[in-house]
Amino acid sequence: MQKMNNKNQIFIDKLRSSGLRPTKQRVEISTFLFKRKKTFHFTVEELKNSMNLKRSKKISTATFYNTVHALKSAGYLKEFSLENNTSYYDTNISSHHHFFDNGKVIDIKSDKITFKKLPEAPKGKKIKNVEVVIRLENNN
Amino acid sequence: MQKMNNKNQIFIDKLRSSGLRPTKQRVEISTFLFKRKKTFHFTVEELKNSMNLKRSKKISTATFYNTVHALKSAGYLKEFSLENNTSYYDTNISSHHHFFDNGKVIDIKSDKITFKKLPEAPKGKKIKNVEVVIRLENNN
DNA sequence: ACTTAGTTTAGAACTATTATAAAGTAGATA
DNA sequence: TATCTACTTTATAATAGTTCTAAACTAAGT
Ligand SMILES: [Mn+2]
Ligand SMILES: [Mn+2]
Ligand SMILES: [Zn+2]
Ligand SMILES: [Zn+2]
Repeated sequence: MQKMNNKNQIFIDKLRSSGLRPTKQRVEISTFLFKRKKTFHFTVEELKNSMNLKRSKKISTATFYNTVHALKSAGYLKEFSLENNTSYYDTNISSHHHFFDNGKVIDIKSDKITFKKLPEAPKGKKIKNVEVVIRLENNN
Repeated sequence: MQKMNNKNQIFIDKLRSSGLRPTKQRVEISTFLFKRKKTFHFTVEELKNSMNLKRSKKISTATFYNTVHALKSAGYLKEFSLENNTSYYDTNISSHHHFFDNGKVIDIKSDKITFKKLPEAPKGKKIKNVEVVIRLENNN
């Protein structure tokens, strides 16, 4: 394979540090996910459809799942669930909260929510993170 | 079908007000779910397995799903998701929060968490509820 | 008791995801 | 650069949770 010009090096590095060889398909996925101004939320199916739309030779479903799982395990993606039995992924890996508005997911920056009171972790356990979901509905 | 003695009337009432006739199967499900000292969390598969274990004539999968969905739509159950693409249901329908501890779900009473600061809803929207998930991990 | 709209059920269908295994490739080595 | 091999991609099958279908059954009104 052709050596990539080094402007995509940071996307390649995410793959390598996720334990993945930077193949053509994976570099495209990593670049698609992380070369953007704003973070976003996606399902694997959405990712596959939007990337494959513009390609003649499609990337396979298994490659999308494998790559997303490895990036998630390495901490470059966060996973969450709505109430529809589908995994969603978030390219914003900082600790933050969400509005859920009929299937639409909107970030809430961490400093927009603060706590007056929080419970202790049960003994033998400690708190990994605290995440808030604010469900929305339409006015009237 | 034999008329139920009226000590199960409140479980029958939940069915009726969910738009369901109180059939033998549904009354057993409703009674199993709501005749207890403590609320609990379950998946439909778990509910089916634990109820059918002690029965000679099994209740069908479709009846479990139908009944749970109707009870949920009527507000007698709340639904939530972990990160495993399965729907969980909660017989505690009051507003409350959860610890998630490796697939185990523990209630946190509403008054154990209070907020110093919360964001406004986006315009045209209002807040339906605010729910906190505290993810746990083992000490050390 | 009769009637019928609603219900139960087995099984098929569907959707998201994971597993399989054959063919292809990255990257190390000669 | 040619060779080698462990890793990767892919088509496809398998699985799991859930929903749909339609025939047999039943609650409950008359
Ligand atoms: Mn997954
Ligand atoms: Mn459901
Ligand atoms: Zn987010
Ligand atoms: Zn709960």
